Amino acid sequence: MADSEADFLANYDPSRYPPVAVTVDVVAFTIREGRLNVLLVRRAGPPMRDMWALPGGFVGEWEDLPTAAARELAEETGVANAHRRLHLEQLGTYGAPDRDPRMRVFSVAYLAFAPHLPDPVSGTDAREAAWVPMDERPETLAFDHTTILADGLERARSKLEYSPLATRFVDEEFTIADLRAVYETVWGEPLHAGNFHRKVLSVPGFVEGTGATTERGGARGGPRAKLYRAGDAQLLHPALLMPSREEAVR
Amino acid sequence: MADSEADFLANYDPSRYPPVAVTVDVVAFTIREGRLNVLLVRRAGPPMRDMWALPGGFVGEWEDLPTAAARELAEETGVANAHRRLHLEQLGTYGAPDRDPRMRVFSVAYLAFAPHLPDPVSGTDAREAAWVPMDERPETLAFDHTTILADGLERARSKLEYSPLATRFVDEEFTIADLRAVYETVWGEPLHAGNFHRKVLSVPGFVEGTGATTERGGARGGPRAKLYRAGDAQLLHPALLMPSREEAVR
DNA sequence: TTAATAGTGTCTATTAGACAATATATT
DNA sequence: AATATATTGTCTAATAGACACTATTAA
Repeated sequence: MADSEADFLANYDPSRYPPVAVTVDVVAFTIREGRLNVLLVRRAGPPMRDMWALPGGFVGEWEDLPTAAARELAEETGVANAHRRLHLEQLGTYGAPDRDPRMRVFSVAYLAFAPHLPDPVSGTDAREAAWVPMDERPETLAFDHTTILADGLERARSKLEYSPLATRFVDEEFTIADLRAVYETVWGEPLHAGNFHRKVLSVPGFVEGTGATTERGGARGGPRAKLYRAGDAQLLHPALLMPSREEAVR
Repeated sequence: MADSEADFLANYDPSRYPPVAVTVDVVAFTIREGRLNVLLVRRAGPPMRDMWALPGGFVGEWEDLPTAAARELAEETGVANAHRRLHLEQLGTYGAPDRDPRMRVFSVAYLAFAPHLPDPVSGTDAREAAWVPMDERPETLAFDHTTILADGLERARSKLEYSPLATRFVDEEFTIADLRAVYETVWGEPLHAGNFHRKVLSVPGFVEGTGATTERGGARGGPRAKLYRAGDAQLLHPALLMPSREEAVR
């Protein structure tokens, strides 16, 4: 039994299968100056040279998928793999037979969030990379990256509802107003400050107070705000629902 | 420009990349005799001969991912690709470097639901296939399928909360009690009949009445029940939350 | 006749959201 | 002094969930 399995593996010839490749592509969001930004790269070589695309590349031979995604992100932004506050989750896999003209390529897309990600550095392949505000992004990206980005945005928007993800977009210590700015930026609509405040504090484990306050009040007046850090909740219950969800139900 | 892109493609040699393969594996759930069942196959050949596994296989050269998943399911169950009430969604991709001893294999897992799926037929490769009640499933499956199945179950459980997925587990016309049985089966806990009834009817677009009733009352008494069919909602709002969610938040 | 079930009524606690009020900062 | 902001208070409508009740049907 064990022998036959060993024999099988010794005689196994992978090359008789049609060649396919697997890449990871990363939808990386950060917030800069009150706007949601996505990391894009301009392709340096064919195919689709000079088009904007999501950062990504082939998965290394001995590399795990999340490791590959973190590496691709690090190559563009210099963010260390182990960046403490980086959130990385799998978004989905895109494998339409004609999505890449070179060969059959399956792309495993990842979604990344972090506060204050640094300005992009030139990648190893010297391609241009930039943080692009979502409302100024090119209408179409290379390959099917337009779809992937749209899916990533939708995932981010709904993840804010039931997960404490928003705390990944702010500093380690933050005010309720900081957190509200994240929701308003990603959801694209204003929230009622008072109700939001009370709601956040009412969700168990979402945030915990530090006892400290900001050094100064708001830029244009107002008292100092209490500082909080992320709590231990993995799921927000009850959830913070998008105001526009109601109509988007069908 | 166009020329250089054409040149590039003509000279592109896929074989210089290390060989990888992409498979689809399907977590197919159905409800039989009040129990949640999953479709498993017993592996006919190496590696891991005779172990139970999720149905799946290599993605065809010109095949889309959802098409491949539907085909794999059809090969085991005879369910036509276009089965009207089959729900199929991508669950995630599993690509740990050592998950398959033969070579680097990435598996794109799909989640499938349908009512009354037929008894498995022998697949083309003559392997044994069976519907297995979830509480009698083998402790470990081949490869990383134990993990994939666990992820699929978790996805199914939470999808019932905010999507009208439960209507895919019942006949086209169903009673509120039929629907409640789905929730109780997948969530594994009893629900209050009266409150569930009112709740379902209060969610816009979840179900719509047909005007008809069942021919007979319940097996052990009770009035005839009104019949409903699935409504047009894509999202349940407000959601039906699992009773045990509250504690599972951290 | 007994028991099970469908469907509805009622009550309470919780929550969402509109709106207001107060105190504390900034310019 | 004028204005912006953080935080808390109040009120109303909607909702979840516990419990009870009625009508209908099978055995």
